[in-house]
Amino acid sequence: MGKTLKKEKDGGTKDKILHAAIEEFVAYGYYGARTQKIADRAKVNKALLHYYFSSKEKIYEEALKTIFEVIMTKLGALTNEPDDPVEMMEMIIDAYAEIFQTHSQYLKLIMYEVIRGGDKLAVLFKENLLRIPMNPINGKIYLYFKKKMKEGKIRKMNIFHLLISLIVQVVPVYFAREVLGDKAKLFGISGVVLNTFVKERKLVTLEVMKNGVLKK
Amino acid sequence: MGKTLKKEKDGGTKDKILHAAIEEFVAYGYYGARTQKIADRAKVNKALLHYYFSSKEKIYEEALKTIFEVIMTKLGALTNEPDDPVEMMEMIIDAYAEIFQTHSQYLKLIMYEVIRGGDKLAVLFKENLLRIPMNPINGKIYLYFKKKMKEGKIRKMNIFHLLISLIVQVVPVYFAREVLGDKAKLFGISGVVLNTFVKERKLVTLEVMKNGVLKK
DNA sequence: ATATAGTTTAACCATTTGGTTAAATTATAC
DNA sequence: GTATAATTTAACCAAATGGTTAAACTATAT
Repeated sequence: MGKTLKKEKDGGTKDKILHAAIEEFVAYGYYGARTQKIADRAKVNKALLHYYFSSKEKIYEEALKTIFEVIMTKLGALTNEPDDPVEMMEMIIDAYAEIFQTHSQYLKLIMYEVIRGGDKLAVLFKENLLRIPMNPINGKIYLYFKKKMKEGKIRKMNIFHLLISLIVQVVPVYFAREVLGDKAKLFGISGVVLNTFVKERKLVTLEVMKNGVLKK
Repeated sequence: MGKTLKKEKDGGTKDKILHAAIEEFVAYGYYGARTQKIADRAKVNKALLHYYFSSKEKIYEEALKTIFEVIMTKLGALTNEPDDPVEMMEMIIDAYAEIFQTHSQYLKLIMYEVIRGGDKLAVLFKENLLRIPMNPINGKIYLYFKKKMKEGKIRKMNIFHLLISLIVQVVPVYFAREVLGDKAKLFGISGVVLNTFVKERKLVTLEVMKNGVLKK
């Protein structure tokens, strides 16, 4: 017998535990997270963690999987293909901005896992390679810029360099604002100034990429 | 009575512990690092950790301080001021590349601390603000680009945006190679290909910045 | 109403952990 | 040679930790 109707209906204790785990891992990382704290956040007995997941490590893997799903779903929703490559770049920036606005804590856990060596992320990426819109085989975004390059609208270059240059000019700033935003006050930078700076980043990035990548 | 001659001469047990601690913190983060493991790495009795440093947290703070010093010293060594801004950008990229080549593990711990909220880094930055070459008060790099902007060689823009656009196009790739380099093989990317890609990054970055930032 | 399956809990366990201390050892000062 | 200070160690400690289990509770099937 599978899940009871009761559990199906309200999303289940397992999901509660999983989201509580995400919160705890985001805050303290794998080693710093405490199983009792996860249970506390989920308002369940600690033994339940091991009932639904076999171990702390399993919970961590499922947590990463959940985050990965959310991000892939959002990025995969990019379907429009504007004629103007700058417009496409803007859409990509907006997609990332929206992800890190809505799920800002997720990036923390991803970066944490990267720092740990990315074993689990590598597995996820490998298993889901063809879902990543930047993959060179069937990734919509990759193929879009390849086409634009063929049309002579973009300089000849490795498309990965283009994508990296685009994304890294924006993502770290969104990330830094989220993670270090409260530290800005130490340096006399108000929240308003910081938000303005982040907004400017998008414009500067598009400008740099427009001049730096497009053919004239 | 201060340190004995013996201790002064060979750099001391305290330094041995500190460097062992850096290794352990880099590998496992603050929560994952074990004091017994630090003692093992330093080949000393665990009690000595608390003899020289009052607590694990203190060791961690000293470790970050040590890393911060190394990076500030290297960045501070940038003194040349070439007439061509692209040349200056290249020097900056090379400086970062050299830091992450020589002390690649340091960036891991810095990123780890950023993810933790950066409390300790914020204090370090605040205490050493005027030593950071990008600080707007007396930072050589900041003032250099300000001057070039005045000379009309660079478009009018927030210099921080310029510096961020420059640095983030390169640093994450050096970082990723270091941290995830061994994962590349999972995706059919050899070490040679990866290193070539990283080298190309510098060229692409300079090209993007040259076209995207300089005035024509 | 009863049997069975799934879920949940209180209590427990062995191990790990950061930190401490008295004693021993080594270095230094005189 | 001796007294003192610094350094180092083995042994220890209380608390925390991930994980387990028997029993109780709830949901479902008949």
